[in-house]
Parts: sequence; C-alpha cells; structure tokens
Amino acid sequence: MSITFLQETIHNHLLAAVQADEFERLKPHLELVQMPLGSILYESGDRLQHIWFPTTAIVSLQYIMEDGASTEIAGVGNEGVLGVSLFMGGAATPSRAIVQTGGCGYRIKAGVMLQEFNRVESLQGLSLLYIQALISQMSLIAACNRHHSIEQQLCRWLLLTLDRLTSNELIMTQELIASMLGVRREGITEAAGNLKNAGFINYRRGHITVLDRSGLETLSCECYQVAKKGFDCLLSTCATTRHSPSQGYGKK
Amino acid sequence: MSITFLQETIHNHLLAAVQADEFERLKPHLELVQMPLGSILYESGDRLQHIWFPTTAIVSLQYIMEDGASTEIAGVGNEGVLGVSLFMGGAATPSRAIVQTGGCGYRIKAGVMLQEFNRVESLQGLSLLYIQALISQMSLIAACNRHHSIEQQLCRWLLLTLDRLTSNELIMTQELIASMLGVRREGITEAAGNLKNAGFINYRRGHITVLDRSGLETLSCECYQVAKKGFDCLLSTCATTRHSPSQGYGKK
DNA sequence: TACGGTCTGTGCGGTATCGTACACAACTTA
DNA sequence: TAAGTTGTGTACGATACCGCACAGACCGTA
Repeated sequence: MSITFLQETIHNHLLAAVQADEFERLKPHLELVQMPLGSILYESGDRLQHIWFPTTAIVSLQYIMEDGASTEIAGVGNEGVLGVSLFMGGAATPSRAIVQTGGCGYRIKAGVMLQEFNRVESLQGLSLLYIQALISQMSLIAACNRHHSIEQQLCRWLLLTLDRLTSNELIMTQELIASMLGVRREGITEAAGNLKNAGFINYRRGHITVLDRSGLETLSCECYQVAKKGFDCLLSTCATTRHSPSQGYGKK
Repeated sequence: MSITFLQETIHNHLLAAVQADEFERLKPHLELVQMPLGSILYESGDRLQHIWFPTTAIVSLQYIMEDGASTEIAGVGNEGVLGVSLFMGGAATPSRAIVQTGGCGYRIKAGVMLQEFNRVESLQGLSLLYIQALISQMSLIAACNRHHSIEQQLCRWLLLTLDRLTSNELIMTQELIASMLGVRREGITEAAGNLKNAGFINYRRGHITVLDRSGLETLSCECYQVAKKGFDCLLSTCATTRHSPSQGYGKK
C-alpha cells in the first residue's frame, strides 16, 4: 500500500523532486483525490483551502471577466502544482482553476503546506522554480493570444494537452476548448474541421483523437515548441533532485 | 547626502518596505542610475546581472516572438522590481524589459541581491508578494488582449501609465504604444484620434497629454480598475511594513 | 531658412473573427 | 422506442483589425 502510494506520488514530478526526508514529513498529509472533468478547484478571489499536485488530471487556469468571458492563462499537469499564490502572501488567487481532463491528484491542506513551505528549503526552491515556469508559460500564452490564428492556437493547445496524457484521445467538447482559448465555439468547430480534413485528428461528440502529431506541429505556431522546451527544462531540473532515481512517467 | 539617498529610495515602494536593519545592509550596494527611454534592461534569455527598483522610470515587460512581434505582458513602476526571475531559480528570463518612461531607479548586483534574498526573510516575503501581483497583472493583460478593443486597451494603458507619473504628459510615440499593445501603429493613431476628438487627450509628435482622466475611465474596459485595485492592494501591504512611517510618494 | 528624418493621418482592399440563427446528429434517460 | 438534452455543422452579414502605400506635418539640425 505504501509502495502504491509512493509510485502514484511519483507521477507528479514536482512532488517527486522533494527530498526524501522532507517527503516523509509531507506524506501523512497527502490525500489522493479524484479530480473529475469540469470540477472547479478554486474560483478567482477564493481563499485557498488546499494545494493540489495533479498526477493524471490536467487543470486549466482561467481568467474570468465581468461579463463571463474567459481566457486560459496557463495549464497545469503533473509537472506542476495548483495554489502557488498561497506561498506568495495569501492574497486571493487571480484566476479560476478548472479541471480540463479528469484524473487524479494529491491534495494537501493549505495550512500544512504553508508551514512546510516556510520550513523546508527544497520545497521552497521547487515551488519558486515552478512559479518561474508558470510565468513563462503565461507570457507565451498572452502573446500567442494576440498574434496567432485560432487554428494555430488550437494546434498548440492540443499538442500541449497531448503531452500530458498517456493516450491520444482527449475527452473534451469544442465548447470547452473555445472557452479555454477565449473564442467562439464556432471558431473551434471550423478549425477542428480543417484539422479533420487534413487527417490530423478525428472526433465525435466530446472525444478528440489525435492521428498525426507531427501534422499538428506543422500547423501550430512556434509557441508549442517554446512551451515544450520550458516544460522540459523544468522537468530536467526536477529530475536532478528527484528523491528516487528509478521512477519514470510511464504507468497508466 | 544620506538623507537624500533615503528619501529617493522611498520612491520605490517595495524597497521602502524592507525592514530598517535589513535595508542598512542593502544600502551600500544600491546604485542610483538613469533609466533612459528605450533602453533595454535585459533581453529574453539573458542571464541577469542586476536587479532594478524603478523610482521615476516605468519599464515594460514584453514577450518577443520569433518574427519580432511584441506584446506587453506587464508594466513595472515604482511599486515593483525588475529581475524577479533571479529569485526563482536563475533560469533565463522569459521577457524583454524596456524602459517605457525615462527616469531613475536603483540597481543592485544580482549576486548580492540573491544572497540577501536567501538570508533575509522580509525581503523574500516582499518579493513573493510582488511576484503574486505581477502574475495577477499578467493574467489580466492576457485576457484584456483577447477580449477588448484597441481603444479600450489604449485607455487602460494610458491610465495605468498616468498613475505612475507625477505629470499628466507622457513622452511616447504612437509607434511605441503600438508595440506595447501588440497592434499596428495605425490602430493606435485611429484610437488616439477618437480620444482627441472626444477631448480626453491631446498630443503632438511624441507627447501625449491627458486632459480628462475620468473620460478615459469611461471608455476603458474593466481591466483598468481591476489592475488599479491590485496595485493598491500591493502598496497598502507594503505600507504596513514600511521601515519609515512618514514617507510618502509626493516628492518630484 | 532649408533640409531631412521621424511621426502622424488617411485611404483601401483583404481577412479573421464575431454574433446570431437554425438544422441536424449523437448520446442519455425515461 | 420515444423524448429530451447536448454537441456539432453551416450560413451570412457585420466589423475590427490587418497590410500596405503614401501624403503631410512636425521638429531638430545644419
């Protein structure tokens, strides 16, 4: 049971990079939870109750405008952690965190986490490292929003999501993608139609299957490669401090 | 001389909020420098040599795409600090920092600053607090980029810049504003023309004078108010930890 | 005062995206 | 199997913004 726990834990790279002795302190507080599609971890303005380390789930951070319009500002998978604003002064979070791909993750109470953050240097370092990566990703997305077409952005988004999955099928409606990218649903329908005609993807009601990754890469803007490089960089840094060297990322 | 120095220093709110004894340690390393319009503090990918605390200068953080297209991702005035990625793992900065309004600021060597950051808890806390505010601002701008018209964004931008100035005149070409907002220069010409016709601003070759703030506020999107609230929140938190209670922000 | 460079104004066609409306298909539940 | 819900396809005008081209105005400098 303890083994299972550890192996599952490893599926979050950030958590896996915590030093062994410090991890032992965290362990009793980590709670494995379901993160079902569409559930909202926190709303903009909420006071954080928990911190989450996704394992198989993917979470989208969105900024919501007064009229309800939304924009994804970053995505978080098993390379990251949700609720970092807790470490930065406890002020309210500026975004909504909504589960974009259902799965699992570890949850830990905010109070405990804050205590450990302040006590444990490696945990602090890892968090900061992640925040840096998050900022990079946000910059990228902001610029991509401004300068690239819906089709290009859709490709980027599909690829980044795919990189965090073990399968090549996304459970995802066009409506949902549209709200992430901050565009009309019809815009996604059209772009997705093009990708389907090109033979790069296929889909049916809420399921998108990627058939040709490299095809998507050719249509995507530069932003996918840049974002990927950022993640790789983060992960390799994590890997060098990993508490158990043999763990990979393969297990379903 | 020492008095002058201190008073100048106070013009950066973040620096002013450092505890007195810790500030004494930093003081010998702080270097008052000119920050002329258009100068670039660092480029995307640079290894940081310095950290800057603007006093009268305003700096724009921009993401630059491969084809040279740019987008402002955040603005930094005397409420903030440039080079925070130094604290977060030393990886390269994801953006370009370019001086948008000429003025002065304090500079400190990266090595010294990093040492102090790791040693001094209040400095760490303040930096994190600022990073949080920066992230909020970035989210906001990303969403505003996506959903609001050039005119609305121009109003927001003018207002936010104005809030950081003591005068109501911006030294600024339309071309430069366009590159900040990531739009064509002609788009700015048109929007600025509207604002001029409405009697809210006036301008001549590289000088923009704001005549009617509240007019701009009515045309601006919600984003200005939200951003302003974020800054106010940051500043009030800084104020409560300020090392010298009597210092304001009035001196030219 | 003349010159030259920079900044601003304007026009025009092209296009991506929006807003709206509606039909149809796929899946769910009764 | 039928009804109802939800997701997708399509069409069409409106419009915001782009790309380009060029004219004119401003301002520093010679």
